[in-house]
Parts: sequence; C-alpha cells; structure tokens
Amino acid sequence: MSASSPRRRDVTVADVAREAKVSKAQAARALGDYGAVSDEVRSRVLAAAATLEYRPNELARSMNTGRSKTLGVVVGDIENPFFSLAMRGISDTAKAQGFDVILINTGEDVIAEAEAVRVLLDKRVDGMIVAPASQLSTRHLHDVVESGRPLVLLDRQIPGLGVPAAMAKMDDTAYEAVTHLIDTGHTRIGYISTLEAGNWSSSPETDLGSNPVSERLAGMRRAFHTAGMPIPEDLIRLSAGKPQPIHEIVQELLSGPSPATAIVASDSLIALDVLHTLQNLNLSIPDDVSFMMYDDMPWAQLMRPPITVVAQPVYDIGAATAEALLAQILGQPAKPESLLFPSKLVKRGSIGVPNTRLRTLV
Amino acid sequence: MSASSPRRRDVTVADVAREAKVSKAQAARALGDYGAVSDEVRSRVLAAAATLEYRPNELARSMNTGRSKTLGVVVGDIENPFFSLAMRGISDTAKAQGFDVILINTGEDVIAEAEAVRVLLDKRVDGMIVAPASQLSTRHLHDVVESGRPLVLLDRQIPGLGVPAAMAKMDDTAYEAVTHLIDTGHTRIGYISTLEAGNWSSSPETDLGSNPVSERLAGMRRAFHTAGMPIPEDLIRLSAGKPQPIHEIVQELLSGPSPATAIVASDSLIALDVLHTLQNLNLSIPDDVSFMMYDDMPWAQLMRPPITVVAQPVYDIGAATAEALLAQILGQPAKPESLLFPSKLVKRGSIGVPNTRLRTLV
DNA sequence: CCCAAATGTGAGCCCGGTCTCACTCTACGC
DNA sequence: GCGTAGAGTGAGACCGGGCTCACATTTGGG
Repeated sequence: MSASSPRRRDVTVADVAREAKVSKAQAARALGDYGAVSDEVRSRVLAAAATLEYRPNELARSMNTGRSKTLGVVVGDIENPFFSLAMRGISDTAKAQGFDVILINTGEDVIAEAEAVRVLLDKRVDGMIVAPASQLSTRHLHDVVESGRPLVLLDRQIPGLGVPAAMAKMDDTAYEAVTHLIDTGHTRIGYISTLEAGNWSSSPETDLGSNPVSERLAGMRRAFHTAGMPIPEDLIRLSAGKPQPIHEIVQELLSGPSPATAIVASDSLIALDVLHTLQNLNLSIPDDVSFMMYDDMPWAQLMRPPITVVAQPVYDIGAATAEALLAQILGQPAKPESLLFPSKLVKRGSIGVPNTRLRTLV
Repeated sequence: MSASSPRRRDVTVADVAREAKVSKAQAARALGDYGAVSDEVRSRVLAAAATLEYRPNELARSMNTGRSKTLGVVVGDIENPFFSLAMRGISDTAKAQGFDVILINTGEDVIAEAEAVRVLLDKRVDGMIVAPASQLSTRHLHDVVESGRPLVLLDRQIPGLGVPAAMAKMDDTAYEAVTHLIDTGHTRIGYISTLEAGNWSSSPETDLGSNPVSERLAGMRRAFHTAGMPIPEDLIRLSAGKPQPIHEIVQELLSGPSPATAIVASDSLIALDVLHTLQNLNLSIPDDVSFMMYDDMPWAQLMRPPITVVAQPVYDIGAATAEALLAQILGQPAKPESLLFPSKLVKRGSIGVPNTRLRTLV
C-alpha cells in the first residue's frame, strides 16, 4: 500500500538542478546558502527541492568537509545509571549544537575500548568522549590525541595524556564521609570498587590530574590519618566483580576475626549488590552494618532506613565533557585541565554505631 | 611531547599504492580482499599499509557501498532504566555483527522524534529502531518505511505501519495483577502512565498490533469486568508528568470522597515519583496504600516492604529489535509481526488489604 | 564614457574509497 | 600451433556534495 517505489534512488543535487533548469553548482549554492545566487534561481531551486523531496546525503557532505557533526562516546556500561545520566547530559548538549552521538559500550573491557576508539576514528567522528576503563593501557587514547581529533575524558583523568577531563571533586567529601563514620565509632570500614587495582593512589596530592576513585581512597586515608588510626587495607577491595562476585566480597568483609562494621560502595550498581547480600544474610542497616554509597540515586532515600550517600552532579559532568569537546571542535585549543564539580555528603539514616557482636551473625 | 605531526593528513589507498609501487586498484583489491591479486602484490601492499598505518575512511567506503554499518536508535529517555537496559541489548547485538549505534534522545517529544528520524535518514544509517512517543503522529515513521530503510519498533506497535515490533505481552499479566488487587479487596485502583492519552484502548482485542500500555489497560478492564465491578475511570491517569506533575496526581488520587486504595505505576520512573510522594505524605505501604509497579528494577525488592512488580525481559526485548533489524538489513524481508515476550507478576509485600480511613490521612 | 568591481553562472575537480572495463600475460585444450 | 580461458594489472568512472576557477553580465565610480 505504500508508495510505488520499493527502494527509490536518492534524489541528488544534480536531480534538483535538472528540475530547476540550472547548473549543479547553482543548485548547490542555493541549497547550501553560500556564494552568489539570484533570487530567481534560488526560488526555482528551492521549489524543485521541495517537489522532489530532496535531502542532502550527510555522508557525502561529511566526506569533503571533513566534519561529520557526530561525536563518539565510549563508556563501560550504559546500564549503569551514572553513565546513562551522564549520557543524557552529553546528548542534550550535543543536540543543542546540532551534533549527534555514536554510543559504544565496552563492558569495561580495555580491548573493546581500544577497538571502539579505532572504529570511531575510522568513522571520522569530529571528536570523542571516553570514560577510560584503565589508566594503565592508554595506547589507544594516545593514538586519538596524535590523530589530532579532540578527546575529552569522563570521570577519570589520565596523567600525561594532555586532554581535559570532567569529574567530581571527591577528596574532601570522601574525607568528610569517612570522618563521619569514624566519629560514629567505626574503625573497620570496607570499601568496594569495580575499578581496577592500579597505582591510582600513588602520590594523590601531587598528581595534577587525579580521579574520583583515587581521591575517594586518598580522602579515606587522610581521614584515618587525622584520626590517628590504622587504615584497614584488608577491607579495601578494588577490581570487584571481575574475578570475584560482589556478594562473596561482602561476606568476606563481614567474616574473620575483625569484620567490617561499615561498608562503602563506590557506585550504585555495587550498592545494589551489597544491599541484596545484606538482605540475604538477614543483616539490618544500620544495626548490624552501617552502609554508605556513592551517587545519590532516587531510590536511595526511599529505602528504610534512607541511605547516606555522596552525591555528585552527574548530568552536569556529562554536559561539561560535551561542552569542552564541542569547544575544541569549534576551534578553541584544548586546555588539558580537569573540570571539577562539587560533590557532597548527604547524611541520612544508614549509618549507626558499630555492632560488635557481628561475628556471630555471618 | 606527542608525535611531531599536529594534524597529520590521513593515509589513503593511493598512498599505500605508491609505497607498494602498485596501482591504486591493486592496492584496494589487496586491502579489501576481493578480485584477483598475486601473493607478491598482496604482501607488498599489506606491508606498506602496516608501515603507513593505513586506516580506511569508513565515510568514503559507506558512500559508495551505500551501507554504513550503523544503526539508529531513537528513544524517549535513556535515563529511563527501561531504555538503558534495552539499549544494552541492542548495542550488544549490533556489536556482535559489527554494527555501531547512533543514539538519539527525544525527551518523549514527537517533533524531536520526527527530527531524529530525519537526521538518521540523512546520515544513511542502515536501519533504525524507534520507540515511538505517539501512535497518532506517525507521518515520519511512514516516511522511513517509504524510504525503503528497515525499521523496527521498540515496546510499542503501530497498526498499519507494517513493521515488526518487539515488546512484552502484558494483557494476561495485567489481568492477573489487577485480579490480585481485587481479590485482596481493592475496588478503587489508580493507574498512572506517562503515555499520551490516545485511542490506544480502542478494540484492544481485535487490534493485531497492540502495545504494552493498551494491553495493561485492557487487562485491567477485563479484570474488573470478570469481577463484575465498575472500572474506576476517574483513577486512570495517562499523559502523566507532562502538564501535571506526578506528585499532584498522586495527591488527587488519594483525595476526594472515594480515594484510591491502591496505585499502579506503569514504569519505574513514575514509581519513584509515587513512592517519594507517599513518603512525603507519611503514608505507609501497604497499610495506608497498596502499590504495584511495572518493571522489576533491582531496588524494588530492597524496599521495605519489597515492591510487587510486573517483570519483563527488557534486555531481551532490546536484543530482539536489533536482531529483527539486522535480519532485514541482511536481506530477509520484513515480517510485520510483533515479537512478543512473556511478562510475569512477582508478588512481594506492597499489596495489602485496603485502608478505609485513608480520607483522613491526606 | 570607460574601466573596475561586484554579482551571477556553469564546468569541472576534489574527497577516498569501490568497482567496471580493457588490456597483458600465462597455461591449457584440441 | 593457435584459440581461449583466466589470472593479474592499471586507468579511470563513480558515489554526492563542496568549492574553485573562468567567464558573462551588471553596476558604479572617476
């Protein structure tokens, strides 16, 4: 029942020109609104274009302008609310400037990330935003820089790369959060992050381009240091989820001679796993275990008790990466600074005085 | 410190050909692995390509093959976990077949959706997946069909369009869910959906390509009918959120001479708003109000009480749209059937016997 | 009134691949 | 020994816009 043409050939400028009885060049000028065109010709061309329902082939256009009006975004997991919210910030900002977005999901795999970056380069995106899965394998990111295509990092900075990164400033808030735990009486505090173990934490103070996770750790260390207490290194678990599932880690943290009395989840996905585990173990918050998480998801304050969180402006962070990228694309030179956003501790009800009889519970 | 070339010109086949001392045609053949090429030439070309770090320009390639190995996805809101999870299904499936994805967010706005579809057509995507915001304005979708480019719908079918759609089968589960509420003693059941008011519910039985929301309504109606009870039309609120915020709707539903004793949220974003409102009103679930939601988000079972939900395989639904689309792109003819997935009622603790003294509470 | 300068127009090259066509050279069949 | 199938090769057309250049026509200043 649809139009007779099952696969109609695309209408080109040449077709429009023929219809309007002018040269291809004139048609192109009228359509592209550049150069000198008489009113007479312009209206004929526009009319012809309307009749034929002409639509420019963006591929062809991109090919010789060299710009595709497309941004590439590489993230670990769009399912993660952090990324989907940041993605909206990116998407909204890009759209406002007439840019589209190619999204590639890597599953937090560095190989996939390198591949993704290659593909985007081959597709000639005008620039890209990457949330690097690793700070160790960054060859592919250096390639991007060397190719001359603008790059902006999301949530994590990579020292020496020389590109901007947008993220929340976490050190002071992490310090405040852990101090809050210590003040409440906790000394055995567990921290769980999916981030790879690396030298993130080396000289966090002097490192110009730090990142939110190393900052969290640094803040935590500083808090213990200030309180004059030993840092519970055995309760800090990075690279969680990859080899060992979160629920096992939680059980480990809560077992042994000196179990954790409080657990900090470094993102909302981990938080969900931790909470499920605690529920399965029939442990209550905060009576049996205190709990705190990063990222203020809407459900956090609906829980009983409501969860104490460290909130950060995720949407804005996403939007900032896009803005920085677009600025570069539109000509401004890259300033490899970190765009820092404030984070804040939101105290709710999931932190209480430590329970010492916990060992019998697990 | 990076490579000396600030903006190195891209290496082309011609460059490789020159380096390998063969013609452009031969280089292209060796690189593209087609036609007849001697081993001698092939290895020279491959070596040259490696030395020069040749990378094909996908734009140029797409332009004359006509295929871009790119899929377009148009959704209302990636921030909505339903879409971000479906997106992962799409993304994973596409990637497995070497396709990339351009994501466009419309904010559930039909104008933006039409615009998005245009842009994707202009960018010459090989096919697209759309979660239509409206079933009334579908001109732009008909345009896609007429352009001959494959199209698959996500979560909502549009009768007469003649394209496949993937979604969960909701009628029986909705019937079961509402019957469950009725059996528990509820007669005043509120239903809140962001979907536009339209004639979704017209002849739901005979309509070949129905959709999850009309099915929910139909199932609800059938349940009331079977129970021999009047349908509380005044408590059914579509187009929620657009003019009137959810929290006002909730308050309205719970006021008046005959308030709702149970509320059903048609997606997890609405659920969050409803739960916040109930919390602010200091109403407890299920003692004051019973509550049920569509989509089994991980936090639903962490709530106290855990929320009764209607679960659907969102990831699989997303993956199915991508599969159907790729099948069409790869040659199979479109079969405009709905790909139906099972949904199921998961009874937890958020539904109790109705509270009759509610009127005094709000 | 004459020679710019400005404006309008068309032909044709370019981007970087794919692919057709014509041609050479070898090998095989009769 | 000759015809021919087929591999191997190069020249160049082509995809669909952008844009430069050369040329024609109008305008305006001195």
